[in-house]
Amino acid sequence: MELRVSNPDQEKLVRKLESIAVLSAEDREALLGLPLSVKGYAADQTIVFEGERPHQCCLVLTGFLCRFKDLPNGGRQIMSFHIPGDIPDLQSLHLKVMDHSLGAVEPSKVAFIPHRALLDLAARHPALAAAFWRETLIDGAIFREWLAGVGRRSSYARIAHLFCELFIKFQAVGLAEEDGFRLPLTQNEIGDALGLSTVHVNRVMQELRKDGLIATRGKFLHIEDWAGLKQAGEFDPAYLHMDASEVA
Amino acid sequence: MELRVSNPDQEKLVRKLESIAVLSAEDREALLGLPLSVKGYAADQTIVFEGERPHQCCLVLTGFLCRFKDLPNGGRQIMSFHIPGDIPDLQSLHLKVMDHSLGAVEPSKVAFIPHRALLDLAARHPALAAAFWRETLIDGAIFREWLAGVGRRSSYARIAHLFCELFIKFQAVGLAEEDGFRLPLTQNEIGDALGLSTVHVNRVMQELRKDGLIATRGKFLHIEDWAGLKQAGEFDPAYLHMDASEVA
DNA sequence: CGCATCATTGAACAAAATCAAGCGAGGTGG
DNA sequence: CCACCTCGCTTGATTTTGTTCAATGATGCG
Repeated sequence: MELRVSNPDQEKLVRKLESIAVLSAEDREALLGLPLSVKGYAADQTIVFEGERPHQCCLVLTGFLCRFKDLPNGGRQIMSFHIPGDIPDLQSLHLKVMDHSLGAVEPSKVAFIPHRALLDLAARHPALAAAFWRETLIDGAIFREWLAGVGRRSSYARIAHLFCELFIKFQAVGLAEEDGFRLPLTQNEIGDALGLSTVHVNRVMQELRKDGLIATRGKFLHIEDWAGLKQAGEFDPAYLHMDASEVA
Repeated sequence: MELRVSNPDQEKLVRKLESIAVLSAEDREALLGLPLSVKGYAADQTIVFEGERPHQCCLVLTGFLCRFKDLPNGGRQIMSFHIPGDIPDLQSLHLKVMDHSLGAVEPSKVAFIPHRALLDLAARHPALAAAFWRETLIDGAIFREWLAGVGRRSSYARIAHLFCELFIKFQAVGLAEEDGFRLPLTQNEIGDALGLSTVHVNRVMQELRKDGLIATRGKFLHIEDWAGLKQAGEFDPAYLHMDASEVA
């Protein structure tokens, strides 16, 4: 949490919010004026702990984060994944105590923005306030979709669905190839996100490969049959609310 | 959707928001000026359908609502329950297309508030804007908790947890007795909320009874051992963020 | 090279779904 | 008032899905 960064990092935030809402030139300007302090994290390092009362929000610059809860019975539930441009703990602006933790899945760079600065900004720029709110609402929409998946979808559909979602999200920020993307997750982490055991994730992924829907080369996930994968995952991207103009 | 109601209904909203945030006299005044149009619904009737683009929000006056998704495979996932004072579709203010449906679990009375009126109010009263935002964030926190439950808790713990949550929420609006509350859910609906089959819900509830944690008399759920039930459900109410002063 | 992490495999086990009937209380119409 | 019907609860038997345990490969990295 040291140096004061400027251009390329803030722009990530601008691009993200523009993918979600319509911003004016002044809005953009104001965003670029936000004070960021950058910090790096190693894989598996926890950034914000459940129970804490943060005074700042995290903007993901590079890497891959997740939100999770550790449960009394020893299990762990991953509730969301976050890619560059996301602000995973925006909710801490109005929910003072963290009800979950935030951690790095792979080595990541994160920029911290003081709550004060964000609240100021929101007060001065209603469009940005709305965009932030909307961001947290989309968050909620994704939780709902995950809940439906974990509650009512087969493990096969669940895993297919997750791959569809990640593909779309990586595409949106230009981090996907034409035919796939780098999947920075272990099978164990996939299980923790979908409520499955590692062993079962392994077996279902083998099925997905056998069925010609995906292929893996190291950490790279090839989508071999996009239509088939979407169908297998019952995937309809509506819940991502990615159309910024939808707001109108 | 006819008559223009005044006092007792608006006050429900005031009370709810005050349980979540600190309001000034002007804020309260403004809330009481909101235009409401009231409508009744029968049990199992859907109020807002997935895919719709509502221009109003629902304020629950009496009864019990739930949000749910019907899945392609025939299943259904209930994502949340809502009691008098709640605004279950507040997210529609900024997410124009419903990604789920809203329905009445039992006969219910609902007041509709035009989006325009709410957005106006929020623009004029920053504290109310914050309170609304916070309301949707708590919503999200509950989704996360449910996700953890469905993903990683035993069916026994899940059911116990749900009963704990409902007890607390009913208590908060004065709809609970000292030793329990009227549970307006069928075992089938409990299953749809927790990702379990009706049969299994039935068997686990028998266990909860056998273990002396609960008892049922008709629709009334007696809490026989509150400490035990909380422990069985791994229930920690922190995720409900019910302390309005927490915001400070 | 050697260790650590992750992927994979097989076998045994457990949890929960499914299928298929009964049962019982509350409400309705004759 | 009572037969009847419906909806929700309960039960038992069976099957499916997924977990757990315990190794064994594979891969990458210092």
